[in-house]
Amino acid sequence: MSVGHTGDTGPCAPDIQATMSCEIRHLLDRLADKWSLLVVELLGRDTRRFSQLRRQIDGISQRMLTLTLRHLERDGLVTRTVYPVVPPRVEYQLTPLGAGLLEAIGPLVAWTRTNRSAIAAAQATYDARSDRRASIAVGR
Amino acid sequence: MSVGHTGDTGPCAPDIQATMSCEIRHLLDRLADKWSLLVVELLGRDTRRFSQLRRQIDGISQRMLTLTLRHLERDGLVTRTVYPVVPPRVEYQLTPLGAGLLEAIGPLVAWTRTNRSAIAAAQATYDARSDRRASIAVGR
DNA sequence: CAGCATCCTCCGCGATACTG
DNA sequence: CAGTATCGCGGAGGATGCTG
Repeated sequence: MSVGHTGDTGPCAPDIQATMSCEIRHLLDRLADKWSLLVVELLGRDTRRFSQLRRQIDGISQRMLTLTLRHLERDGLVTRTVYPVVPPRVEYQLTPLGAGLLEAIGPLVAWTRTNRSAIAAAQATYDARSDRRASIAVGR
Repeated sequence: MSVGHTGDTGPCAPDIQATMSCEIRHLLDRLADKWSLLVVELLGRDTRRFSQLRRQIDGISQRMLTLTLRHLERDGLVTRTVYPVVPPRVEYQLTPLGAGLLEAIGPLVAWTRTNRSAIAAAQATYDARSDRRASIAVGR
């Protein structure tokens, strides 16, 4: 019955201090799952069929692809078009709303790209320190 | 021992088609959890102590705040400064890297803000359709 | 082909108790 | 104050099997 998706943070309080946190919560409700962004990005290139998406998103199960698409459709980010042919053909495409989201993500992806090595370096440093402390803790 | 965090997607394949997906995976590794963004946003305003963060982030447990901060520290987004006083005083602050991330998130937050009503409307429409179909399925 | 239903597993995370 | 250690549950999500 329905998809059973209740994960909707309520409306944001008018409290100015809390507003930003609330926006972020809404944001996360939408795209903090494993697959939504991947789907949006692929559909941003062009319209795709169910099985195309399934093949192009490495590791996604059929179940999760369905759920993700339903979620995106419900949020108005994606449209689902069923062609009454046999075998069935269903195409998904980004709405203008979805396209806007994709644009808004651009800077974030760019940031990730340009800073990945810096992050990796930071991790290496941190882990080296941890290992050292662990070794000491063990008495060596 | 250590934090035990293994969730690091490996380096991205040089395959041009797969690159974008890979970037997104890295992105999600970093901030697709419940709390990281909230912490980053608060630290973006200014330096804060552990218990300040705990109080200002509604619903976070002590354990999760610790884990989140360790994660952010490891990624080089946050610095942790311990003042050798009693009672202990530990301050967290955003690094330039973290500040860059916060900036990159700006457009996304803006998008959420301006489109929340559109999304809510889409959800209402979708749910209305679903309910109707559910009613029919029950035979009414 | 494009799903929905069911079962089952794993682990994220909250609750609680203890420490420097 | 700012943590660490341990236990336990709930739900996200993978595997599998059936349908129009």
